Amino acid sequence: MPELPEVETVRRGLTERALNREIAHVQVLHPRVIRNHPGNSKDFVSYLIGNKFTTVKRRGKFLWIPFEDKALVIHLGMSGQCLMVDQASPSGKHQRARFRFKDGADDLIFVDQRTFGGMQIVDLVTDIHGELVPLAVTNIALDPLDKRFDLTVFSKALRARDTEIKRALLNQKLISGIGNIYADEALWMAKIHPQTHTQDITATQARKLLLAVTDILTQAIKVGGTTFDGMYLKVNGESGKYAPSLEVYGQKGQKCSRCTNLIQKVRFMNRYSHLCLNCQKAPRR
DNA sequence: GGGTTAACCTGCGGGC
DNA sequence: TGCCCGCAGGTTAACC
Repeated sequence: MPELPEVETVRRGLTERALNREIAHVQVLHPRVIRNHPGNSKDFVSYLIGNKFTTVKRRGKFLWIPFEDKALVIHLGMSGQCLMVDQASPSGKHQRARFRFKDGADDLIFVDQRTFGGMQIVDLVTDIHGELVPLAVTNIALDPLDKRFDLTVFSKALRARDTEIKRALLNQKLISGIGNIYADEALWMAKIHPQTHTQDITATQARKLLLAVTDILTQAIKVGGTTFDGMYLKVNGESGKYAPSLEVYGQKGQKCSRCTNLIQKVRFMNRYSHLCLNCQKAPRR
């Protein structure tokens, strides 16, 4: 599923393949893809035509392409893909939008099987960090790979919460970019049980956890992210190669590489957590 | 205001 | 064979 490393890989792919190309034509092939766009389909298309992608930015799992006063915001949801394809390629079943460029080279398509992803054109505003960002991005926290991310601030905010650590890690208003896969991996690496109360997390543990998060996200970006069930592909259609490095996610019944205990899969927040109950001791309360 | 839950959505696999 | 159900999970509205 697209989390920070996958979105960053897409950002790099778009930067490589779609920059400085004038948009000639846009097709919205499914209304849900622009459900968060403040206007209608006609308005969405007409704003884009004639514009160019001059840069592609990212915060957490959000991508955006800034124009003069507004930005095209892209969120991949659970199964969204941005792919560069030949102009002659047919419109597949899950294709939701298609961008054609004036240079007549390849098209950019947005494919999304589960339709949780989407695009919108929104105003650019100055956020609390003094950066010009789309309105849709102002309510999420900095991601851990952002140079401005502050461990002390994060640690304090974490301990001020009254919740469990995995819930906090998945809360994009506290730290952005982390989803179920990398939350499980980071908690395993830091030897923290996902249900540990945030107020019981020591400053040392918070530091260890953030180091784990940063390390895992960085390693995953190096190999193009995680393709787990075909729901995510790079812009050129290739798979990400981080899946063989996963220690707990999707490893139920396998031996923990640290202690050889069997990896468990337990119900958590209407989804599942993957962990080693020997390395990650259950909290007392 | 903060925390939690359910709904949105589609394809696939398993059980009957 | 065909139907039904559970599962995957990011975001957000609704609820407590």
